[in-house]
Amino acid sequence: MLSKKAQYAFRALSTLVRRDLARRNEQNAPDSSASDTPTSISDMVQIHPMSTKFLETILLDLKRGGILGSKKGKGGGYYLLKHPDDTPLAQVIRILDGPIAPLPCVSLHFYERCHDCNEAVCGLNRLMAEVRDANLAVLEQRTLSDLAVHPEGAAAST
Amino acid sequence: MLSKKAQYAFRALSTLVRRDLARRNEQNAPDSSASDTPTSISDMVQIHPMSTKFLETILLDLKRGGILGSKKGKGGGYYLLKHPDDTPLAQVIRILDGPIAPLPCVSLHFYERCHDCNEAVCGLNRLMAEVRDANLAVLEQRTLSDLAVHPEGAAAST
DNA sequence: CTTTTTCCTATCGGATAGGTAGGAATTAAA
DNA sequence: TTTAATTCCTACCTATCCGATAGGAAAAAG
Repeated sequence: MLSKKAQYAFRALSTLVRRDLARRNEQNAPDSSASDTPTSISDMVQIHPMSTKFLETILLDLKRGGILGSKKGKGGGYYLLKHPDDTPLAQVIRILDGPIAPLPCVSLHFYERCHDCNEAVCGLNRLMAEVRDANLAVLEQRTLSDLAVHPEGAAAST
Repeated sequence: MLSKKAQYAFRALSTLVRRDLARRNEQNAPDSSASDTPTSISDMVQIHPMSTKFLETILLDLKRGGILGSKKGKGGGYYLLKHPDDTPLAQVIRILDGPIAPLPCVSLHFYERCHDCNEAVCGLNRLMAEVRDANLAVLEQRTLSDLAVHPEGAAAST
């Protein structure tokens, strides 16, 4: 299960993505890099109500993780460093929740040898690697852009 | 990530499965129902070293969950209630770890409405349902029998 | 030089994970 | 009929983590 941190992260990111895509559209600059118009925490909290202080730590994590940039002081805030198409959901989850794999011994980014188990002949190992791959097939393919897509032209939420 | 409980459960189950399949083979009764030769906790712990008391609670859970039967007293122990082919891994995980879905609001067996989110238009919802389906494609398809399959005829472990 | 923001460190309460203790109930066999 | 082996039950314990909060330092704009 995703932690609250990851859930809140996705909510805040969806705001940034919508603004980012709208800006690219207005400026007729679909391929431009980072936005110069940061969004403040208080703005984000107004759109998706949550604890301001808690979101603060989450955005810091996303910044350290290389997804967001920031600008301090009046008029400051956070912005996406890359085009929303270029950040897979897996990256967000790894930053906030750690491994995606169901066992440390099949994790690509957080591998740890498993105790009391010969990986070469371990049945569970092989099965959980299948689960990991099934997850990654979605989470590496889907990106932040998909967060902002709403089916059948419905009104935006979350 | 799987809890220790689920990991230990799979180790213990792999012992039961191997014995069950061997028995069916010897008795030439591939389709017979539950085994009449239970395996004790102490036997299981000897094969896969772990805390006896902890395994006890795990096996109780698996029994209450409808996967194992038990026989008390001398010569007692636990046995599979069904053919190993007929218990998907998903069932084991749900008993010990709860939901497989990454969000309560996309869980099939542990659904909970999500707070502050209109599910009909929530982008995250839809994406996490995809992740859930990818997981279930493996975990409902693969069964306890797969735990006992070792690649390329290698010696058994875990 | 005041206001608005990000940034940093530290803390906190409650829940959960992982594991232990002690004994009651049941059964088989000596 | 006693003894040994087993499951079953309830309660407890401890450390870690989750979710959240507190209080300010640093930076930038006007």
